[in-house]
Amino acid sequence: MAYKRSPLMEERLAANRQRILQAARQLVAAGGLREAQISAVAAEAGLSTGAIYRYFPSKAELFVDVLNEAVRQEIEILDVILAGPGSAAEHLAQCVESFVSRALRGPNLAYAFIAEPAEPEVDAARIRCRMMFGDVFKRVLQDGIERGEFPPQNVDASAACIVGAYTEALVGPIAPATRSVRSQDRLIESVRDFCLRAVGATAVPPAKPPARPRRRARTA
Amino acid sequence: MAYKRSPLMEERLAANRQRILQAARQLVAAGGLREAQISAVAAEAGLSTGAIYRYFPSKAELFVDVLNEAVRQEIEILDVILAGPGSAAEHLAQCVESFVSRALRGPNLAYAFIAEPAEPEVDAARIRCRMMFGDVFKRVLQDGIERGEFPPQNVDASAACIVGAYTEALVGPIAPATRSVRSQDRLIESVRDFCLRAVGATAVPPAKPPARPRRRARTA
Amino acid sequence: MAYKRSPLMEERLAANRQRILQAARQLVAAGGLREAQISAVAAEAGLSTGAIYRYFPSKAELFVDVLNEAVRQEIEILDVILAGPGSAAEHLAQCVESFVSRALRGPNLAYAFIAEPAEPEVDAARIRCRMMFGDVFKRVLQDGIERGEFPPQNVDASAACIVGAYTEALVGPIAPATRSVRSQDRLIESVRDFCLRAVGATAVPPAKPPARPRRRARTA
Amino acid sequence: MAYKRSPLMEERLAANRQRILQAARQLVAAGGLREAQISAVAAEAGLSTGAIYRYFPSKAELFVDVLNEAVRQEIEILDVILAGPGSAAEHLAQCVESFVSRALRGPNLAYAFIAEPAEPEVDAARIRCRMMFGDVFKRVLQDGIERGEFPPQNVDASAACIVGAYTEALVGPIAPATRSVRSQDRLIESVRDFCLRAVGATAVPPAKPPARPRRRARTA
DNA sequence: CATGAATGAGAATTCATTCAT
DNA sequence: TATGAATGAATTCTCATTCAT
Repeated sequence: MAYKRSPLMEERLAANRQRILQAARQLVAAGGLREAQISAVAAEAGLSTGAIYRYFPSKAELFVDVLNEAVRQEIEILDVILAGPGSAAEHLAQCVESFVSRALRGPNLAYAFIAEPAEPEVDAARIRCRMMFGDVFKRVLQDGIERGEFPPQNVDASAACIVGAYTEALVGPIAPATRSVRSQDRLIESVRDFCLRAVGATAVPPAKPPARPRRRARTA
Repeated sequence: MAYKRSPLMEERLAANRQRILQAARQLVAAGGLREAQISAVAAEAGLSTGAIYRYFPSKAELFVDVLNEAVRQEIEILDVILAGPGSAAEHLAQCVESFVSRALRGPNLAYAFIAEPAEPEVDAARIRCRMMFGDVFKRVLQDGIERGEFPPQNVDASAACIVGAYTEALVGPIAPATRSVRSQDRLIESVRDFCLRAVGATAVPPAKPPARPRRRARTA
Repeated sequence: MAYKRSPLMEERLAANRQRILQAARQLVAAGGLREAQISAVAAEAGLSTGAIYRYFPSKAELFVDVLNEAVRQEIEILDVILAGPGSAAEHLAQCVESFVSRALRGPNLAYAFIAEPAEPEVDAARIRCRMMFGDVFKRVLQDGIERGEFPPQNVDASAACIVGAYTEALVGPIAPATRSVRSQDRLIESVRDFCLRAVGATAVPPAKPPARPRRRARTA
Repeated sequence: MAYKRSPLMEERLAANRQRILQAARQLVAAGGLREAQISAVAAEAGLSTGAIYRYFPSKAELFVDVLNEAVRQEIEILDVILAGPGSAAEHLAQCVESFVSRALRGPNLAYAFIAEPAEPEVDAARIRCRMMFGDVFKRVLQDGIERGEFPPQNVDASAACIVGAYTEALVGPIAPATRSVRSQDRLIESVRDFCLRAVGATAVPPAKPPARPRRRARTA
């Protein structure tokens, strides 16, 4: 009597959900949370407003999910870096570079989610996310201190500082204008070095030489 | 029908304007921009909503002024520090300490104005303000580099990083919980040292001689 | 600095409040709670929707007030009757007659408030109101029993039955069609006598002879 | 392409229809019409929302049918009583007792359908149903008057009063709280006697000798 | 000039009904 | 035929701004 939900439909639903998340993300990136009303998200996703509520119980929860999704991806990448070879300083450098170069590609989104407030629920989620970023750096720092690469220090504070430093410098509103890829690269280097010095890295690792041309398409 | 504006009235108007700015500031500090509706500001200032519009043409402009006012005071203090005696490193340390200890006294205001978005106009003003903060640190850095205290570096980037680092660590949402004055002091020190290391200060200036009568932390 | 609210304005506000209550009452009378949206009430009252919220915090509270107001008036009248001279049976008869003749003048309102459900808050208020009606009759019954006019009985049950009986018969949907004043009078008498017999009144008081022409204007 | 409708299918369709009616009834009983959205009914019936519309053209018509069905059953039972042996007073007493004891088992349904409004169509149906109840009592009254058991009276009015009295007292919101079966029994007796006195029954029939196999109250 | 009541354009959310699969 | 995802009109409530007094 009860039809099994067909794999086709399953796919459509998942696709719709992604479309909604994507639409919300784009709108936030374009104009901040302020511009991302449910009706706008729906229009952007090619659905009706009512449909949104089939996928997300409220506006707040939708944006919490958008945020979590974005951060999850970011954290995953950082985790891969930490799991890879290299000294703590190299890990730190790579993390900063990675995060920042991604942020520069879609600046407003990163900023909006790092700095923009909204419903209390979204705000709470944002705090959790920033903590997650902080935790990644805390691990790098602890690792570096154990290895003797970094001097002893308050790792909580340093981790927060690192997150603050690079978000402010690179995606925050006072980020020095960086029109060319070239100047972006230099900015990234400067920030990376700032962070390395800040944690007391004894030897700053050389900039990865073949850093730039690697941009691979998102959809394999 | 046409009143000549007496000096007495002039004074009253100025006083009202200050009361409004002060009320707006308090409300933001207490609950963020979200809680600072015009009617609430008016009530707090002991005026009517209509009166607000006699002093400020719109909500946005009011909060732009609130922000500018707050930042102006802050910048003044930093300017005094820079004009005073001491090495660049000492200046830097004092600036960070000063800003942060003030921020810790009224956390939400500092955070709201550093990170909270609003109308585009307010946002623009916030960016200008952060730039002003950045400029102060830029001057310290340039000074330090000229004096040979700091190594050459991208002063724009470093200045932004410093602002980002301490705001994130001290007034941002991931600021490690600091219940006691003691732990706040230690946090400030950690951040200050982070910044000093980051700019390559060769000799970290000694911690300000024991300012407070050693109240022991609860957790040994 | 703070203007005193002028008596004129005070009056206007009170008038507006009454207009809103009146508008809500009319709409309910005309089409039930279903038809009484805030926007319709506002239009009927000659105000904007926003204005309603200056007088009532929510739709539910507005209708609770409408209900309470209507019931308060009714109860007041019943209280006057009880305080007046006469036997318990006469009191009972007068109460039923009074309530019913009023209800017949604005039928739907009475019914809507007796029988129509709405937000839980309004529902709760309605229950309280029905209890208030029941309490009036309970007092009559207790009085009559003490005086030996009525036989001992479950006064709670009887009071509820009386309220139910006359509301059903006179303002409920199965109220026998009563087009003429004449047939209305007969209906009232029938119901009154039903109630009197039901409580065991030994002598049914004679129908008040000069009952009809008495309709006095509400505003003295 | 065109299926011949097999008897088996026919049966299934009828079963589904009953399931829907039953589900709707349960939901109304549990939470009033307010809680009985089409989707909830569908879920309760184990069907899809769309399926509902294959059996009922609209929500209103569904609930009209639910109501009619419920009332039809009730009326049938009353008809059986009237066809049985006994005086008019005994018939009246049994009718009240029967209706009420059933209503007490599923209180909200009875109340919802007696007093709760909805779409105009449902409302119209409810009025018709109440009239049907009224008609049953009218017959009892006429019978009693003919037999000389009851005094002459306005049977329309009395019938309406009876329905109103017992619904209000027993399933209405001001029904005195009746936790135990014992107190329920006493309430039923009180209401029954009220009705008998009200129609002028000369001799109140003795309480039906212990009719029910004394299911003991849960709370001793 | 001060007041604060009034405005009204939104914004979020609900749910009966439809229709492609 | 059954499904349940999608629709979108309808409704409540908010708040910056205006303007009669």
